[in-house]
Amino acid sequence: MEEAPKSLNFIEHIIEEDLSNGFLKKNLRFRFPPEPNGYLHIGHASSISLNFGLGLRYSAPVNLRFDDTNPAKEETEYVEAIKKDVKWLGYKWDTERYASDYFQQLYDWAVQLIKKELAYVDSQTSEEMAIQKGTPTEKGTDSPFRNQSVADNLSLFEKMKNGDFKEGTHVLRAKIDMSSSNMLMRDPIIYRILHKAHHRTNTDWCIYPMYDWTHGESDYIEQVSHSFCTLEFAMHRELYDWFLDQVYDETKVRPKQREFARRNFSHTVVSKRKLLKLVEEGVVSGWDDPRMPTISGLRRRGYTPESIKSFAETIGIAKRDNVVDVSLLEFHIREHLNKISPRVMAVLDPVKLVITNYPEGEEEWLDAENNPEDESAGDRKVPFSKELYIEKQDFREEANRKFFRLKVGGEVRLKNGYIIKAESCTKDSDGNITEIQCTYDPKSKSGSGTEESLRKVKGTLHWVSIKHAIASEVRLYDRLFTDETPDAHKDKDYMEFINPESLKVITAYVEPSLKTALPGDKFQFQRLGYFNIDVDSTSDKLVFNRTVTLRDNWAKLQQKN
RNA sequence: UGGCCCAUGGUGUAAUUGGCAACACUGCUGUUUUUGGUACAGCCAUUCAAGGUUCGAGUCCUUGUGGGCCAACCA
Repeated sequence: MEEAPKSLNFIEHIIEEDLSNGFLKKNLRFRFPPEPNGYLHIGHASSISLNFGLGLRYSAPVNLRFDDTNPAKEETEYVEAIKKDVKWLGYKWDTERYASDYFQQLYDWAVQLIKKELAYVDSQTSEEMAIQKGTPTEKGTDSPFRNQSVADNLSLFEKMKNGDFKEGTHVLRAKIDMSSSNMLMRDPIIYRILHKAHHRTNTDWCIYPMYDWTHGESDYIEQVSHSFCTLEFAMHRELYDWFLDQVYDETKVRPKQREFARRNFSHTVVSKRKLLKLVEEGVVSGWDDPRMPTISGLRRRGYTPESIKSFAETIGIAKRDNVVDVSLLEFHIREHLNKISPRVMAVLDPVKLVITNYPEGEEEWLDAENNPEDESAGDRKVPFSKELYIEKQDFREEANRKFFRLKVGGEVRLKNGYIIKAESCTKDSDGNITEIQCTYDPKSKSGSGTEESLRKVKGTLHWVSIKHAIASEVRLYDRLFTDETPDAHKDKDYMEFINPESLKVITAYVEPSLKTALPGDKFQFQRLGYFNIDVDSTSDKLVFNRTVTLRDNWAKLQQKN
């Protein structure tokens, strides 16, 4: 067997090129740098899988670094949630770091910058500074504080640090170039005053470093070789390099920032700000609501780490704008769940079916295969009796021959059971079918090997025995937004596209083998879809989440007509 | 009106770096099937446009066109 050479994405090409230009493989180091201001979402899964995947590919360490420079938004709850999600995905970080670990070093370097006349304290209002900053097409003008003496700058910065000033009264800025075509180079702010307690450093600091000053220097401190971020940071690269130049020591690894396009997904939003709004306004029950595109939401919905990782690998990494269709994610979860989930029978929308020639009071336990895709999954027993539930949709009083299900005068096999024939049905005053009367062929029992049992009938239905079934809560989810790109409309807010039917709660009847199922357990409800037990489930009341439906050619056919 | 980035099927990515446009998803046709599932087979593009370099261009150059990003004491 020849090994097909795996194609590389542009990031991997960059690394391969660095390696062939003499960069030492042992110096490779990556990082995943979330800000703990929200939960990780499916878009982060790409970044996680990129960075940790690179670590695996090159046997290089990957740090988990929290970018915690803004105490106003960041919380320990998010740190814990992020760690849990990364672990759940199956990745191991080399060391757990925090940008806040470097506050002292960052401060010392800032003092150096002032001494080298590369930074100054600006005491104007943010409005004044905004005006001086110019616009993308007009150059900025110098701040009146730009040439303040080193001594004054030093003393003011010291006072900022000591908490002598109110928020917003002073900032430390880098002295670069107010006429640069890159707005970020127009004397960017390095430090601002914030009298807020930080989740790790508490009230030790009254000044906090800005992202640009922090990120590259943190990469440098950790000796990260390649620092990957999303495209909107491309313009920051010039500043990243400028800051690095001020502290760089030739004997060390110089981190390199490169940018890739963030992944967008159809029928949802992936912006922590927008997701937070859904949580705060109660549109969903929390960050882990199964409709949320967060890792924790997907986990609760029934997605597996394997499916998320194979999905991330399939969609890849590139630089162009994109909207990944959710059907691709759904393919990966179906693919995995098809292999691992036990099949069970459950009826979501029941109608009573009576087998008139089946002995009253009799019951038998039939053999049922747990998973046709996995022989080692074994068998189980399911109870059969005279009165059953089947899906309303599986019966029609009359239908054409395209309808492979039950109709009066027609035959169908009950999965793992007998071939039955519908004789009649009864209806209520509104014409709704309330009961179906059938006869069964006692010799047609599945697996019995009789001639009758080998007969081919076109349809096979799932069912549950009414007497044995467990009434359970089932939560049916649909996409959270009705629009393919809810946040891409200039004239409409994404909140206007919320799908009012994204959650439907019903009572369903499941086979008794499910009695002992535990939260997180995954099943295929035959002919319906994949479901998993929700954390709300108790021993008294089972609660299932529908992860995803099975592919359904019949439904497609129906839609066309 | 300045700067930076991007452009390959309906969608997302490839193309041994200049050598027959490939993979997956979706959709559509069939086959198999005690899940209208799964599995299997087949179908769906002259790579944004126009020039140029070259024996040869998705790939290099030029000019357009279209899209994204940049004026938070956010990251």
